[in-house]
Amino acid sequence: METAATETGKEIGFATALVRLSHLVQQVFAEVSRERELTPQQAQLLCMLIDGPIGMTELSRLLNLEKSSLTGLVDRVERRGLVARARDSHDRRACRIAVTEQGSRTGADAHQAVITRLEALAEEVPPADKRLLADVVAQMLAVREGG
Amino acid sequence: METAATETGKEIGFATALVRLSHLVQQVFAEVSRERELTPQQAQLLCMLIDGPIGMTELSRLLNLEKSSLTGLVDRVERRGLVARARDSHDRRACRIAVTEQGSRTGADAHQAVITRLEALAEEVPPADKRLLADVVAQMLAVREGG
DNA sequence: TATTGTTATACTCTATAACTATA
DNA sequence: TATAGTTATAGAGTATAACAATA
Repeated sequence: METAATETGKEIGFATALVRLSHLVQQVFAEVSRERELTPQQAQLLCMLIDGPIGMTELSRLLNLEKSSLTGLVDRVERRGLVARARDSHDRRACRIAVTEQGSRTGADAHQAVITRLEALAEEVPPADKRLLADVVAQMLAVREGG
Repeated sequence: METAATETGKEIGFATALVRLSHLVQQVFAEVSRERELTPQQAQLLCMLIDGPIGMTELSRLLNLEKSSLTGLVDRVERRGLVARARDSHDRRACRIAVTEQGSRTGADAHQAVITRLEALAEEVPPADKRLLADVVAQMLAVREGG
């Protein structure tokens, strides 16, 4: 079995490490969201829209959510003035969700805070190890998408 | 900036890799839970109890949940016969949540399925890299707990 | 007084099924 | 017919505040 020993004597397997890491990231994300009076789902939505507007169907795929669930989520974030539905110029059934100016600020700010805190937790990790880890992640994501 | 290049030309930073990895783990966990007709939260609760009974206060700390939220979660899982509240022999205010036999089977099964699928996604990753990643995670968790 | 856990309340999140409008 | 998105409904998850029982 693959294990990792720490100075505290704990040993954890590879998959267990991934699960723990996931919890850690979720906690950081929850903290950052809460400080901005957002739910984690709302913050995730904003972060997802930073690079440009996205339609509901594509968003539901990216967030792994049913479209009907997304409707409500977008409703609540729209009600707070952080995103807006815009008509799609080529398909009158469709709409594109875009961040407002305030939503853009909040989303970028939250995104940066998450990055900063995660980097802080890895302050002592050598850059080469970080690069390797990012490579491993990219590889796993490729497997998921390809397979 | 720390970046990682994949064969598809995508480059992602270290912190971004952690966030993506977290999503991946969450998706795997959601799939495994759903196949067992559990919510991710319910499955997580079961997994948490595999190694023995835990009290509500400690559980709420481990799950990062308010105690009042945990009450409902435990209620629903108890109603399905997967866990049971037992009196604490030394403190009559407290109770300890324990898995039932069925809950134990379901929890262990779900846990194993998550491990198996994550390992499958990392099939091509060299063992040495996996160990390194587990070490890095252990180190980050230590920072979080220590700081 | 402090701690353990629950209740009451109000939202948010989520899925399923049925629907409208457009392609 | 198929697709984009919404509505209706029901249940699950969550936090805050107030509470009961015990330490």
